[in-house]
Amino acid sequence: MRDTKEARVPMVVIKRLPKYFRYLGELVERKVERVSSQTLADMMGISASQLRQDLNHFGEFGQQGYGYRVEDLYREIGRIIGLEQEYSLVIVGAGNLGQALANYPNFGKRGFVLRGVFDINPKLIGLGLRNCDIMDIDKLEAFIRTNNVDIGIVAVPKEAAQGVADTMVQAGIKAIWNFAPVDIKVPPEVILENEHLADRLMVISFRIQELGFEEEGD
Amino acid sequence: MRDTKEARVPMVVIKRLPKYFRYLGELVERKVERVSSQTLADMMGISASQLRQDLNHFGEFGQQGYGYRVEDLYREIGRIIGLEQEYSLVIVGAGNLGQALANYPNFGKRGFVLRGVFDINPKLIGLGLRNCDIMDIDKLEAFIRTNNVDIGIVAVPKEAAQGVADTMVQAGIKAIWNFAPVDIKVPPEVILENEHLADRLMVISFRIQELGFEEEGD
DNA sequence: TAGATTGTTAATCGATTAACAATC
DNA sequence: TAGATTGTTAATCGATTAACAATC
Repeated sequence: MRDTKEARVPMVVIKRLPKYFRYLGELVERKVERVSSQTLADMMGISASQLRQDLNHFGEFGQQGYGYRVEDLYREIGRIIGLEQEYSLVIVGAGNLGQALANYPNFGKRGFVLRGVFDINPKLIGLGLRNCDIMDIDKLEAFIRTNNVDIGIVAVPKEAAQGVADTMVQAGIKAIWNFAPVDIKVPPEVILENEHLADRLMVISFRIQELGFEEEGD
Repeated sequence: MRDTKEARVPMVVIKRLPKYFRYLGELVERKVERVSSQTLADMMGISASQLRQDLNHFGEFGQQGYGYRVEDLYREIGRIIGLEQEYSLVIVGAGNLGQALANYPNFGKRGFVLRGVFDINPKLIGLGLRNCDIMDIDKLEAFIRTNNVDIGIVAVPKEAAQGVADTMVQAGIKAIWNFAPVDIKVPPEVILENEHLADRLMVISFRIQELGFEEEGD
C-alpha cells in the first residue's frame, strides 16, 4: 500500500477516469481480452499519448508489445476511482429532481448507498421513496453524524442551498454535490461538485448562436 | 452587426459565460451600479486578469478608471450567450429524470420553451406533463421537423440513447443534451453536450479517497 | 529473434497570470 | 489633474502531443 505514485493528480485527469472506466466496462462486456492504448484511445476519441500519460499518474498497468489486459485495467481504474469502497449519501430536497436522483438506479449499482431523503415540506415528510423515508430537514445534522454520511446531495431551491450546505459541513460531511443554481461556499477540506444544469443549457444556447455566425461568416 | 470580434472562442471561456451571467444577475438584483474586474473576479473566485481576458473575446464593455456598468454588462453577456433568442426543445424519455427536467422551472424562465415530451411506454403516452402531453416516440422525427425544434434532451436508458439521437439528427435538430450514461455519436455539425451524472459521482468518490491519502501521506 | 507497444522524456501548444501603457 | 481601472501585450504555467529507448 501507498507509494503507488500519488503526486496530486490534475483535475483534468481525474475527470477522465470515469470515461476510461466506462469504455473498459464496455470492452469487458464484449469479452475483449486485450487492448492497446491506440485502440482504446481511438474508441474514446482521444490521443494514445494522453491515455498513456494519464495512466502514468497511477502506475504501470500495461505490457510492452502487448498492450493492456482489459479485465485487469478495468478493475484497476475502478479501484483508483474508489469504487471498491462504499459511500453513503443523503439527498436534501424531495422535489422533482431530488426524487429523480433518489430513483436513479445507476448510483446504487456502484457502492453509493442512499441513506435518507430530507425535505422541509410537511406534506412530503413520512412518504417513502426508494427504500427510505422522507425525513424532516431538522433531523439532517444528527442523521449525518450518526450514520457517518459521506456525500450530501443538495437539490433545493437556490435560496435554501447555502443553508443546507452549512448544515452538512457542520455535521462533518466529506463531499457535497450541488444541483442548486448557485455557487455554494464550503471550507477547503470539503469536496464540492456543482451540477449547474442551467449553465449547461446556456452553453448550448451560445453554441447554437455561434453556428449561425460561422455559416454567415463565410 | 457582425465583426464584433468573433474568432473562435475557446470552450473554457464559453463555459465560464453562464457563471459571469449568474454573478452579474445577482449584482443587478442587489441594485449595484458598477463593478470593477477585480471586485467581480473576487466574488467569483477567479483572477481579474482572466475575467478581462475572457471579455476581450467579445468586445470592449468597460471604461478605464470606472469599471463596468453592471446592468449593461449583464445584458451584454446575456446577448452573447444567446438568451435573447427563443429555443424550442423536446425531452425524450418520461422517466423520473425526464419528468424532473420537464418541470425544472429555471429553463422556462430564459427563452427555452419545452415543446414536447416523448416516451416509448404506452402507459405514459397521453399523460399531461407541465403544459404538454407525452407523445409516442414514433412521432418524434415528424414533430421535430414540423416544429423546428432546436434542442433535444435525451433522458432514456443507455441502450436506447444512440437510436434516439440518430432520429433527432435525422430530423435536423441543432443540439443534443444527453443524460444517458453513454457517449453518443453525432455528426460534427450537431452540438452535443453530455451530462454524465454517474461520472460526476465517481469524481467525488476519487476525491474522497484522495483525501484519505493526503492525511495519511503527511 | 523481429514486431509491437509500453512508459517516459522532450517539444509544442494553449490557457492563465502579470504587467503596463492608454485613458476615463 | 491624479487615481483608478481598463484593454492588451508579454511571461509563465500547465496540459497535450510527439518521439523514442526500453522491453515484452
